[in-house]
Amino acid sequence: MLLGDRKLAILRTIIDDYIVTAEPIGSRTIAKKYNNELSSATIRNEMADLEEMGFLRQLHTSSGRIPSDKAYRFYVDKLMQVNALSQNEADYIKEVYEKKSAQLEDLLMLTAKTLSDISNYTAIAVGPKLDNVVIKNVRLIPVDDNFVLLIVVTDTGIVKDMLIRKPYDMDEAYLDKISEKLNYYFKGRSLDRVGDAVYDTMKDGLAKDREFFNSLVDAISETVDAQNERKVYMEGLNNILDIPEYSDIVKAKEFFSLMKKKELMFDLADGTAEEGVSIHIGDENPIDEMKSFSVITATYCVNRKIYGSVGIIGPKRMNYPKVVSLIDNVVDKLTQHLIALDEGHPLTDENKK
Amino acid sequence: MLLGDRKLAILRTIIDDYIVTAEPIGSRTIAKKYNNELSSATIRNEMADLEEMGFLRQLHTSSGRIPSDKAYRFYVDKLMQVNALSQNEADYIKEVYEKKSAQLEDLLMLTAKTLSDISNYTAIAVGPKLDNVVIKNVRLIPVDDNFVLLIVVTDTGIVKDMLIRKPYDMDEAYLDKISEKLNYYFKGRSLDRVGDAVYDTMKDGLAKDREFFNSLVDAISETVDAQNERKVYMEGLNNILDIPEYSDIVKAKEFFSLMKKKELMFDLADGTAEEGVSIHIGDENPIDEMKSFSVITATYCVNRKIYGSVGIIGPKRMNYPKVVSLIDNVVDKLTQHLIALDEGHPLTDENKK
DNA sequence: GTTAGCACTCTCGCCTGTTGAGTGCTAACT
DNA sequence: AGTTAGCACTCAACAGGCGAGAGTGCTAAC
Repeated sequence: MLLGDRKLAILRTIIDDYIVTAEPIGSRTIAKKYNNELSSATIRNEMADLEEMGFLRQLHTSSGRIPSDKAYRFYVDKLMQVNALSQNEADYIKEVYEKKSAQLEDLLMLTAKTLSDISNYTAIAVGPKLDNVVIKNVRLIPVDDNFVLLIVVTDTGIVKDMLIRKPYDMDEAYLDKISEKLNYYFKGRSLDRVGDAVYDTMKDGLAKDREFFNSLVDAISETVDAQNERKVYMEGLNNILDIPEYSDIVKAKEFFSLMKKKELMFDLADGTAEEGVSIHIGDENPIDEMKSFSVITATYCVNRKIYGSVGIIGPKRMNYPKVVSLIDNVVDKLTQHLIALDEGHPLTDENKK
Repeated sequence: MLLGDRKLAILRTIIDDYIVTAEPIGSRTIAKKYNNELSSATIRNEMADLEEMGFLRQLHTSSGRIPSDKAYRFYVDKLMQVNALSQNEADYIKEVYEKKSAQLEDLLMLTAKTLSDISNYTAIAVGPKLDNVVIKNVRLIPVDDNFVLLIVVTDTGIVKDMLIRKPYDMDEAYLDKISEKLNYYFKGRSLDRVGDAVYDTMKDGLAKDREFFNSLVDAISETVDAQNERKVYMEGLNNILDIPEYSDIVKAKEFFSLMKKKELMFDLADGTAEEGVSIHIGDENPIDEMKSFSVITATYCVNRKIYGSVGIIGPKRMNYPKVVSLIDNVVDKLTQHLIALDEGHPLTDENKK
């Protein structure tokens, strides 16, 4: 059977309506929407055809129809008109990214928040997959009599600092000497290439401050580990409660415990195409636990090599047009921002060579 | 009417039971708990007395009884036996605080998490009220060709760093000169005492790098503002869903939007007595929005002058004995930890004089 | 002072009938 | 051949009625 224009129009009407109301829709309602140009009986026949073709489902005999996953896929591919965001929303996003922050971490938190605020769904932003963070610079700064500040700059552009207690009041020159030594060993290397031998050398070279040295080395290795660890930022978890299909304590709790699983979020991010916006509807999701949701994701690039991704998780009857244009807009801003930071930033030194 | 021993025992039984089950309890059930030493009729008479005295309430004729707010207050003051935490729980807390972190921020996040994990209620940790953060040290560190790292150490012991773009490649000596100048003006002063005049002087003194200087000064003032801003850390919001009285979407949503209001959380923290654990049951809460909950709070001290507070929010039929000993234990550990950090820490230099 | 007994109350779950939205099919109409 | 009116049918949702069960208060006897 062919999908004539009229069937198409009816299908679009049903999906558009269901996305908003979450209620099954019947033939009479549709007839009314068309000013009764057709009788409900005619619509009924068309709907029966659409059901036979797999685009519509009934929850029970004599209920109205709702779109199937196949219908959503068709809608997204062929029917949907990606409408731009409202001026207000576009302005809001622009404003958010104008408050410049130099830290990727902050930017991702902000991105997740923006996505969830505007879409009213749950949003995540997953940090890039880094497995070889390289140390660019290590530095010790005296703070007061008892503490020094250890600063580690990595090639991800992230700076991490920690207060470390010093055993006695070392003068600045001595601290500089230690910094130098640390740099000599760590600079330009990822931690896994710094073997135990090096640790030993360092420790031996400063035997009297062995303990202090240990704490420095530990702190540096902690920093690198923390950087290598992938992060997930999540916002709008509670939006699930506003979605009728999930406004049920049991389902909501399930959702929360689902979203707590970081591994799942990584899988979700990794299932994203390298470019543009990916849409996974229901069963299309590679992750079983997500098969009752739709997930829309997109990748952002930190530099020419490193990618992370952001996503929105919502019901299958998601407002696809809006979410697609939203995510497109936001990723664009985020990437622009990162590129701007990127000029001369430690992150991409190597790319510039 | 007097509260005889028997009435007391019955009241305690009712409260203990209701805290666990959240179900109204009847005379027959109580009689059984006492191995039928007394008939249900006798218990019934006693319960009628207790109701008359305002300790018990009925939701409707022929329902069992539940404790009134007055009963909880009496329970907390007179009946309750503060039982120690289980060995497991005590060990868990100890372990948490052994992973030493030098940052107050991290410690408060950790504290909120621990409180909510063990109590299964919602926990908050409110940062201290600081309205005059003093800058101890400002420092500029070259990171690479295009960025410098600005480090600000405040008297709250918090170190804040930011990457700032530099207009051209300044050498280290020049950066040191700028650091020195910044220190000269900012060190030991709170920002509000650094008048416009100072800004101008600084800007004039380095006319050619005016823009760079502006961004440094802005960044410093942002840091101080951020430190002055009071923070709330919250954990276990979703625990509300496990409490029968609130496992209703509408109530849960109300609760969530309530807890989002930072002002309310500050008020809550400020309603805490200076020492020991404060218990606010239902109507006793100074904040209207909290009158259907019980809130248990305690203050921790950052040093001899500065206090913050932590709290647990739950239903009126809260497990008071457990929560009280939990909060007591945790605040103790937190304070100990802060005191340990405090030795020689920038935070308390002035106290040592 | 304690207890057995009894009438009474109220919630809750279950069943039932009704209503209304919606369908599918058939036969008539254009 | 496509469209439509008409009609019988289905099913969820809602309301009302009913019985069971838990619990009470009161009275009279122990």
